Amino acid sequence: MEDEVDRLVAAWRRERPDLDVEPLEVLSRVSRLARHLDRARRIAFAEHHLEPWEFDVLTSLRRAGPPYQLSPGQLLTQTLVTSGTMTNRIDRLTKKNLVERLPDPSDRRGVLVRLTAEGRDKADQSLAGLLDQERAILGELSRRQRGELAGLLRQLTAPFDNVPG
Amino acid sequence: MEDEVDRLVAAWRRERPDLDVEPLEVLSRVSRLARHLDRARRIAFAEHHLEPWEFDVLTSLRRAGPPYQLSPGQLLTQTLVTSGTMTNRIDRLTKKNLVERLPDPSDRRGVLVRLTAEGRDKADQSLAGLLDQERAILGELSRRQRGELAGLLRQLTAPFDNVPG
DNA sequence: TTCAAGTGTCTTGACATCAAGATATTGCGG
DNA sequence: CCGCAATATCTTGATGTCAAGACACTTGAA
Repeated sequence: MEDEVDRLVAAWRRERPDLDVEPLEVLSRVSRLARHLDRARRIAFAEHHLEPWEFDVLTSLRRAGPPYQLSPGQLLTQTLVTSGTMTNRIDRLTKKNLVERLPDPSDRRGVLVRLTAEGRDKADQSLAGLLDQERAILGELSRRQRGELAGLLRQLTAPFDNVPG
Repeated sequence: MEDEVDRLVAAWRRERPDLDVEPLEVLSRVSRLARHLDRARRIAFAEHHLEPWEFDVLTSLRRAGPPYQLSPGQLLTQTLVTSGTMTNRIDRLTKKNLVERLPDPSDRRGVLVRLTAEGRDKADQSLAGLLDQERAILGELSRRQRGELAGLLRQLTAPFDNVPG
């Protein structure tokens, strides 16, 4: 089955036959698939009155385990947003009583963000829904193919995840 | 080499051993890699004083071939944004003299967006830069692995690209 | 002990995006 | 040929994001 990237690559080969556009076969697909996934997640979460960004923060805290707290800095590396964005997210989640801010006892510059009971419930409910949706999308692939895909993607993400920046 | 998704999956298996989180091995990596790519593209394009969204629109028109024009609707399916966003993008690119709007001769509701000479130059220059960057990122993989990865991703994107929505 | 560099978080201001609906035009069924 | 649903684009208003820098605290070297 052909996809939009096949058409895009064919167009470039016609218009710019001097360039090697093979990298687009992988990386344009990654970017486009991520946009499709965002849309699908937005629709799925709407049933729980949850935005994708709320899900990202709540589940980061949830999987940290009891007492369900992380510093804003730890949340940054998990969610890949900037510090200003995270401050804003924590403010809004605090207003909705899904998280609370506590002073960090070991560093007076710092803060800890802790999940409330209500926030924990939301995280648990929405995670199950997300996994169902993702399983449906991955139905296209065999178990073996999913494993191969995960391994190839890991090789690309690891360099980003294992440097300071 | 371990990545952030390995840690994320391990955390879920500890906290929610009742759930099958295997789908995250693929789809969380896709989402996170796309965010890393966005950041890297933003930095690379800054040298050309170009934003990623400008690149997306200009190159869509460039690869359409002479006379380098598409309808806003065609640009929507290529860039995966909403119609309001595209109107705004075209407005801003018009102010910068990179595109121009023309009435569609065959449908009076419609408009055609055409690349200016300056816009075409920008598209050509920045595409070469992007491909260099992407080749560096893909250096992790052999040619054979890149082909496998592209094929697996196509199976996931094709259903999204071949339905009306 | 002191101070300079580093770190962690928040503030600010500009801007890009989305959802929903308004407006204009087309083209099909009757 | 008429009327109405479908189509194509734009407008509006709310909101989320980013980059840059401010501020407070910590750390390490002399």
